[in-house]
Amino acid sequence: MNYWLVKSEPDTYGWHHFIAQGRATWDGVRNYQARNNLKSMTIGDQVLFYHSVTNPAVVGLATVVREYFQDPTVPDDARWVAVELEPVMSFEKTVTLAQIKAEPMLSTISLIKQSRLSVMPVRTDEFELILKLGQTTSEALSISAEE
DNA sequence: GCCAACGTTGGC
DNA sequence: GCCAACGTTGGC
Repeated sequence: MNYWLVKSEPDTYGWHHFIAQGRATWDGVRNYQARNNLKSMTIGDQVLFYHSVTNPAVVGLATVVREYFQDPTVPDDARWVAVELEPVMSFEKTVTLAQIKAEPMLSTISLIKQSRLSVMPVRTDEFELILKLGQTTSEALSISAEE
């Protein structure tokens, strides 16, 4: 089980779009480091969904339902890949970037260290703390995952 | 809207 | 291979 964080601008593709759609092809990544992270995702990995630019915050939890494949938006360019994600649950409270920056235990998170990376790994302790800050309990998580 | 950070491109 | 120019991301 790996933990990740993906960014999306809510004005372009927000959490509510994702919920409404029920599944998303995570394509359009054009950065090698982010691409490598997509390639490392395995089915069942947990993915924090982060809104960038407008009210920056972690807003929900998703999971990987299809491992990497050719990015369908550039079928002739084998460099780029996509994965498919499904929403698991919305946070009770969004966890803002300001909160994350204010939390000493999160001072080394890639979100802060590499502010421009759009797909990044998250450590287990970081993941658990962010879930806690979102008032998202592991019990609620397992119930949600079973539904 | 501005600007810092940083990845990419292209000239040499 | 170096580095200046340029484009993009994303916080504020």
